[in-house]
Amino acid sequence: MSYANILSALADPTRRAIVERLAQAPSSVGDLAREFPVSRPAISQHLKVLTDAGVLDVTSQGNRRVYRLDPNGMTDLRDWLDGLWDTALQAFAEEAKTQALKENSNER
Amino acid sequence: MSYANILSALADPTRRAIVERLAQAPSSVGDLAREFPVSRPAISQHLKVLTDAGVLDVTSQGNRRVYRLDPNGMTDLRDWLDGLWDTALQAFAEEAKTQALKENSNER
DNA sequence: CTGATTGGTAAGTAAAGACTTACGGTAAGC
DNA sequence: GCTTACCGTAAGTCTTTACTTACCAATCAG
Repeated sequence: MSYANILSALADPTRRAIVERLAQAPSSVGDLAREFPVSRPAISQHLKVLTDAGVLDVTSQGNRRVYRLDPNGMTDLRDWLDGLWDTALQAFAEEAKTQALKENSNER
Repeated sequence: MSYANILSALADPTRRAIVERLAQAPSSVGDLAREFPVSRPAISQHLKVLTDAGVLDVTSQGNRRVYRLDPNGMTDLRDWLDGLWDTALQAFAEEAKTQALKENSNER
């Protein structure tokens, strides 16, 4: 369920840049906004999307809100990718098996 | 570079459903269109996006075009995720080290 | 207490994108 | 050949969304 939100969150280039930036070090909203060519409210909205998706988390430090990468944030996405991979492999093996059976019955 | 296209391709629910469907078995365009509540051209457009992103590949079988999951299609995305993870871990370790140094200098 | 940072939210706008119908082009079946 | 099935693309519509400015609440500094 959650991998969908993660994917749509990471689909936006600005949000990806924010994530890559926060992977290097946590940062406050204003500091982020100064590093990007968009306004601070835009950054705020992006941070909300990313936080709702579970990619980031926040801690309030007095006046400032420090955003950082959530270590477990991407696991749902990774699991989904692994699942896709598994079913594809399984389907391929199944296909190969039935194919082999057909070949066998066609024996001359 | 390519992980961006993969992410924006996988951001759409219909395209995700197509990918999940094709993970189970390859399929032609018409067969896919009959399984989904959107028109065949819509499916065609989605397939183009997914193919351009490298997630799918096509083989022409006579009249029909059979789409299937590209086994290497997701590796770029996976690599990007791993890279994010690595830099986050590295940054965290760096942070912990400088933090430890500071603690040390504050010794009473 | 007063003024200045910090940042979240509301409202409006403009661009992106997910759909539709209509059309054209190629391979299959008779 | 002529018709039918299959599918990609063009053009247009409608929704989504990424951005802006304006506003407000909360914390910090003097």
